[in-house]
Amino acid sequence: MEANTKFEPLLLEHQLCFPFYVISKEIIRLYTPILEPLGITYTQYIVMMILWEYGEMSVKELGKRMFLDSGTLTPVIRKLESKGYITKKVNLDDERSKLVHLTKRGKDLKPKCSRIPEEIFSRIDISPKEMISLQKTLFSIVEKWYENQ
Amino acid sequence: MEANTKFEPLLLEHQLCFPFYVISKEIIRLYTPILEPLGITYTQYIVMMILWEYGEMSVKELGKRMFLDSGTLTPVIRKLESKGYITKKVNLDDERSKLVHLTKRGKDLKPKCSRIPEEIFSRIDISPKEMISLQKTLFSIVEKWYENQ
DNA sequence: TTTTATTTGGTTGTATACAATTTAATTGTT
DNA sequence: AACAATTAAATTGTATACAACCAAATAAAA
Repeated sequence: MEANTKFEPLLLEHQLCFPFYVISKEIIRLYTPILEPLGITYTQYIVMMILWEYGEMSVKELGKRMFLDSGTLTPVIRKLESKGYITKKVNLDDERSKLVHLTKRGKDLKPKCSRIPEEIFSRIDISPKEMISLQKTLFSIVEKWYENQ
Repeated sequence: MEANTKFEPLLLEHQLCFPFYVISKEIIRLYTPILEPLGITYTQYIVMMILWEYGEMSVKELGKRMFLDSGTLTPVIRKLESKGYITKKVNLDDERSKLVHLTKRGKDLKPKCSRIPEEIFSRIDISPKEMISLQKTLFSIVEKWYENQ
């Protein structure tokens, strides 16, 4: 009765990363049609969210917050620039660094996004209790990585 | 004392998707150097894992399990084919469908991967208790989506 | 049994991700 | 000050993702 019940580590259902991968992908897919009328993608939306909070930030610092390198960020920033939401200026204190900051159009985008979080939340079908526990666990994982960066 | 404490839904720290996005990306980045000696990527590894469990599967069914469409899977399968791990044959019962199945080389890859899950687990720094609760929550989310697919 | 609708996998175009390399600016050392 | 090491962005090359579309095969309806 127990000879065949050996734990199989290579079964998909025993992976922890796989549900992260699926959930991340599928939630981003939920965002797509909601962000489409604003002309931005999920990654671009995160950049905007950080700039709404901090006003302006270097590409380096943006990369640290988003866990992305310049290879990803440079084209994302270029796109937001071409859409008129942000501009880039050289940091006069250190000319290697470039500061990304919001245009008026970029600031005006924020109120148009105010309903998005609740719309996304409403489509993830878990109990409030689980949601709070989940958020806590996820943040503690990300926090540790952020410190080690 | 409470006038400025209004909940700001557009703060990055209040997003639920963002930690999913970061954790998914960072765990996949952990896999990269571990899978590199085997010549496969994370997505290709998941395909192999499904085939180790089920032996053979149509592209359609593989897509359902991985939440991916043919636009993503076709090139991934082509790469695993070119590496000699899998082959593709037309399903004689339904010639629209194509079955992906393992070669000997593909089957032989499995034992070489046996230590990977524990290696990844060991790098995610959460308590066993949290891990179990997390896995349960994540699977219930994915399960609901899987049913609605 | 035609005709129509649906399904399956492939293709195309756009947008990330990321490793590795490059360039220019800045810091550290001597 | 002069040179080496480091750092910030950008660039290049590879690999996903995914929406939109296409062709061929199958199923459903008339």
